[in-house]
Amino acid sequence: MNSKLNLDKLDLQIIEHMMDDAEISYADLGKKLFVSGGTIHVRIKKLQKDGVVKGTRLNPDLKLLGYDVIAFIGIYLRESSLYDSVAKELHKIKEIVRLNYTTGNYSMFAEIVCKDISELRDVLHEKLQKIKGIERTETFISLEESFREA
Amino acid sequence: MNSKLNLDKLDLQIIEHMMDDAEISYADLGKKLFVSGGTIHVRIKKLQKDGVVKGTRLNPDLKLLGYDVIAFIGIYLRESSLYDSVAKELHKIKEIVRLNYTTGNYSMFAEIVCKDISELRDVLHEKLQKIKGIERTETFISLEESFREA
DNA sequence: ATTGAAAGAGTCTCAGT
DNA sequence: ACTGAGACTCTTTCAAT
Repeated sequence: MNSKLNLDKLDLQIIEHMMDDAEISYADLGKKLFVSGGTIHVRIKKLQKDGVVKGTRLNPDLKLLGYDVIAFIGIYLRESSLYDSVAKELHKIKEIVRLNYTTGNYSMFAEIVCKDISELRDVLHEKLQKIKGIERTETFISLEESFREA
Repeated sequence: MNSKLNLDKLDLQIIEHMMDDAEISYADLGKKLFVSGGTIHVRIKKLQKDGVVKGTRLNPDLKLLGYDVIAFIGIYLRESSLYDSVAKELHKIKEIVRLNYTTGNYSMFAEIVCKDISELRDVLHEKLQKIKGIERTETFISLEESFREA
């Protein structure tokens, strides 16, 4: 079941391959999948038009860039109705790269990327704790990223 | 401080831009940044050689693909020395797309992407709970992804 | 280091199947 | 729908600065 989209095996193979490496040429990808480069091209155009493919992104090594600290933050809200306004405030903090509204202990779940621990502490103290509606946070600092595929 | 790398403003501008959109041509990116396409090319080659740029990835709309369920899993280990062997087992589960070794409550922190809730439950029950060394898990299902930049 | 131009490679279009 | 080939655009190299 692919929602309302009719994606066949070839579409999915193209997506799967290019999720890892979007630099491969259509001709080469065609060879791997036993179709012509032209067909790959047509399929990718269709996937873009349908919105399944939203573009390609550079995959940088954040550690080498000096962004050593990844942390996850579980956030407790005073009331869950505050979600939208808090989300808006969190979006303004550039170190926060991701935010999900979740079931379970926490009301929301954020990911933050900082240059170092002192910057992390600054963001938590100076910016995050001052947002109205946030009751409490729990921080999980990543000591090592074992793997990442998405 | 950019580790041992000497990245100047232009390098960082290129990375910043291409993190959002890796499809732009060198000529066009050069125009935006007021240098020639050739210079963009040279810089990107250097960034690749240095390992700062690890390639490009397709950015698919997982929801449209029928992968509606994102969840985060906090994992308690029986002993933290089991990290490596458990990480290896978790890597074999294709639904688990990310794994971090963290400070705080949990020993490790995983992200999982599934087609639906029943698949999520299957993975948790049939695969995850059977891994030796995992004592307990806590799951946070994402009801909404507010934003994502990394 | 950056530029601009030429050579090489890839994308895109389309007529034919 | 898929193919293959031609037109077009982009990447890559390089001599000059």
